[in-house]
Amino acid sequence: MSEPRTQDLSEPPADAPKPARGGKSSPTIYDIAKLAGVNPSTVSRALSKPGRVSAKTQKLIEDAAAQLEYRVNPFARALPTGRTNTLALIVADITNPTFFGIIRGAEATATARDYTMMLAESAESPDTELTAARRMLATVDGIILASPRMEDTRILELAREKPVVVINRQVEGVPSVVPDVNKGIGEAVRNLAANGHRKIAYVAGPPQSWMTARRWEGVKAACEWSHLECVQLPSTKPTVDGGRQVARDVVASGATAVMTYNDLLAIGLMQELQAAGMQVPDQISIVGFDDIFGADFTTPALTTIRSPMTDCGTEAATLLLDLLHGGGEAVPALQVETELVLRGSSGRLLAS
Amino acid sequence: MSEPRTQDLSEPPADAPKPARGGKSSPTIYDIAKLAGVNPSTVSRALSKPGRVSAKTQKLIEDAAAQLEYRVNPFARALPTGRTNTLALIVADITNPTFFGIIRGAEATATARDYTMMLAESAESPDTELTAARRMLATVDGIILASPRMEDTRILELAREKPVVVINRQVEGVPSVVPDVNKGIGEAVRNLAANGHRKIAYVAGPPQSWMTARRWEGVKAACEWSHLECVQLPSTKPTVDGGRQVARDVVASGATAVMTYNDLLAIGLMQELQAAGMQVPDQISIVGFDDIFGADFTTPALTTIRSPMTDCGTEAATLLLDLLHGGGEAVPALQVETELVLRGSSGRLLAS
DNA sequence: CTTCCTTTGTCAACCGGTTGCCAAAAATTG
DNA sequence: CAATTTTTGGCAACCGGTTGACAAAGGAAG
Repeated sequence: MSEPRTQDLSEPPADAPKPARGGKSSPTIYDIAKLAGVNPSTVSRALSKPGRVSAKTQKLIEDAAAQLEYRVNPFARALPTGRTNTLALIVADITNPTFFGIIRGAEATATARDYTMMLAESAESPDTELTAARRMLATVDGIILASPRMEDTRILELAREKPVVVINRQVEGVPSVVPDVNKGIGEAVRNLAANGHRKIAYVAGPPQSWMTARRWEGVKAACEWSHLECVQLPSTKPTVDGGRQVARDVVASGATAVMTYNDLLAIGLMQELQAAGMQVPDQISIVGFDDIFGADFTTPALTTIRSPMTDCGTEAATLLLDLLHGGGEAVPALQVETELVLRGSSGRLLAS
Repeated sequence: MSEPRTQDLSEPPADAPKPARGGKSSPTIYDIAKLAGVNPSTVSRALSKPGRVSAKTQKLIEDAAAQLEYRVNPFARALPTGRTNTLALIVADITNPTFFGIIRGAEATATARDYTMMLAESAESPDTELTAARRMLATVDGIILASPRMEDTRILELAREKPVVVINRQVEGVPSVVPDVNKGIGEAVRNLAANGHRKIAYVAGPPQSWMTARRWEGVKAACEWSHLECVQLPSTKPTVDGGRQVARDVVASGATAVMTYNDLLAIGLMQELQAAGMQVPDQISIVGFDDIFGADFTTPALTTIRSPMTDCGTEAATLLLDLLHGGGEAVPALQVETELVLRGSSGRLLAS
């Protein structure tokens, strides 16, 4: 009785006729109660409601729990309470480096506060996204949507069932974390103006991306302020390949500097322009967006406007967790700062 | 009674005094049973045990379920059965592109077979890894460990509780999926030999990585076969930065071609060598490993040995799901093929 | 030493499915 | 048409926690 440890390792297969579970079935609060000589409900309180039981009983129960290597059964807990200590994060594209920081930031925050994070991706499809969200809805306490592609209405539907925080988008009535693009864009445009550029092209992202509109607005405003001409060019898709395809339009536009919706577009664009014999940045300057992993692999390394994605992930998770614990009620819209990361792909325009 | 739909939408908030749940509480099998005029257990059978109830009753129940927009409560199901329809994937580093393919492949497979995937990362720490694994153990049906850093013993402990599949490593008695490096390495070494190289350096990865040893063995064997000299160089860490740091040793080694444990090392190495004024590939050829995202961003683009990581993820998930459904018992060790991806960073050695 | 107020532990119901056992109903067979 | 086998549906116990209501025990105040 006092030393059941080594025996336990061999007994269960013998005395439990149908273990059913993968291995040996784990101890329950009933086992602890028996060992500590108290009622199961007291055990439950000792382990989840701090201060509800006397210090003496508390210790008794904790020791028993430790001895049995007890771990709560999350399902048994979730069933009556609905609490799962799990968060869902849905990103538009797992392979898009933009999201790495978000994933990491959110994961770290969740783990630090004793939550587990479930990750799903929508592969850029609004339908897949909604399906994934619906599927996870039942098993998590809250959801973070990073750059969601679904309609506002759908997001609001989800938000009615469980707390939702969106990143890179703003939806009326839903808490959000969004990079404030203006600072970074302002720095970039001023820099380009100072380097002699007079016309800037902005290569847009997918129309359903909320962020591409914000960035274009930012570019337009900054250009007006600096008395620069600017023009928006559509892209087929926000990838390296999409960047290659838009190169022809960029040249045709007559702009000497390009800002793109994201770094992937910028990298593809640069590859294509260089392949066509153009010098970057001597003939054309390129500025990307996001400062993704790999942005400095290129030659020249990519100048880009960094959005602190890790912070976005951290902030979003914090926001969500605070909401779950009855914190801030005010449907906040957090902003994080962007900044220009000056590398080799932008610079002084040389007369050609 | 026959048209409770529109009423139901407004009633619950009214007649349920304590919704407790985030929104309105969802319908249960009891609601379905009432609506269909059968016993709850019959509903349960109709929805999970195909063929156990008559076609007529089945339809009755399915219609009622559809009408109520019923969705099973995963916790209620998991509690008695232990089944969760959830898989855990633990990777060493979320930001390391090597794992993107694994994540995506595993996620897609899981989703296709109606499982949800939970993702965790260990940040390269054996302890964090074990903690994460233990935490998820209770809530998932099985675990995929991608490039695990923990000891064999620990992996075996986990495997005793729930089915485990490892990627990029082999552990006695645990099913695994591992790229067969020899084909790709053979192609690479033959190509280097044909281009006039006589001495090859291999930049190793972290000592606790099972894979770095396999790759070195492969390089050594292929070099012997092609009568090339080869030497192994340690690195501080398997990142771009680690690659930069090892550049000096590479030059000192006198090798004219370098193969690295992974692409990140190769990219860092190339950056540093180019910064020091060396021509790639004219003076030194560089071959990476994995063909990660961004491997073609560099100038010249990186020659590398591609491991089909997406396949690894797919295979691992398939293996695990088959195990869970009582499939293959034989503790398989799957191999996936590697291949040389010839780009610009390797080529003919020019006399200097 | 009462009386009253806290603190602490127990009882029992409940969360929402699953499943073994049994009996009623239906189908098959003689 | 009765006897037997197979289907099919119902009953009730159970999974492992949580929690409201309540009573016993302990402490403070008078």
